[in-house]
Amino acid sequence: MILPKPEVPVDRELLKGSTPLLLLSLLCEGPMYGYQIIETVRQRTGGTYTLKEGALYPALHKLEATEFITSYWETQENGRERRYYAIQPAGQAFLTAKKKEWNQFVDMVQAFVGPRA
Amino acid sequence: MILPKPEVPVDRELLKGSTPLLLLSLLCEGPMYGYQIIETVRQRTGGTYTLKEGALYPALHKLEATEFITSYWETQENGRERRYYAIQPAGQAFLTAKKKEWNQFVDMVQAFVGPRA
DNA sequence: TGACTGGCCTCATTTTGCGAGGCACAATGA
DNA sequence: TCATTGTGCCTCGCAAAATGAGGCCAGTCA
Repeated sequence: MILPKPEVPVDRELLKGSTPLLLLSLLCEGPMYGYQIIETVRQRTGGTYTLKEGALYPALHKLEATEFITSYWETQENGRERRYYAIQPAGQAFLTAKKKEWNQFVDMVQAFVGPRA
Repeated sequence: MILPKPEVPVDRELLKGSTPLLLLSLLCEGPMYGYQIIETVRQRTGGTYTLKEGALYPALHKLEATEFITSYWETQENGRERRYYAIQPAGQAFLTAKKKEWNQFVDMVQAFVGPRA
């Protein structure tokens, strides 16, 4: 599902904290490498959200440090290497909790902002 | 509308950026003073979200500096003073934009996380 | 040769919330 | 009387996260 490009750019401050949720959700669909993640996010959001490398890699490494994901290098046919990240069982569980949290967060804000137009 | 207390506490990082949206939405219902805002949020979220003073007052002052809200002191019957904050026309406009942004943000995350259970 | 894309990463800065604290006064109650 | 609690304003140092900029290297294509 590809979103249309929104008229208003999304405030970066809103994005905070949603990155692990995004990453784990994505990796749920299968292992991916960094560059691929960025491209996927960019395309699916209609170009709105360009996940920055400076946000992505630290987030991935942190998820790996907590063993929610693992990584492995894979050599392509042309000899170049890519580092793939794959979700782990612990990551699955964490994702479930995060999703719940996300829904609660949305409910909360909605309670003040009012339901969507 | 009062929300039930969620099992999972909401990650503070998620809250980032949503504060101005919350404040402007609240002030849309009428002028309020700081302490009152905190109490209102606490009650309406079923006690989950206790807006901290260290987040509230700086946020209010910033909104005032940008003239999205104004403030005025009002003396109570017992002689004590309260500082009320009221939304301004510019704040109304900003709120409208923020709401749109919020919806887009939710759509975006939902596009990865999937629709709510 | 040089430019562009793919691909990994780090680092300083900025923004924001949090926790803790300070200050002041009223009402309550032992 | 005095201590506690509640009301009500605020600031400050810290921590977490995203950004923008940059570095590094290897293919590809003109």
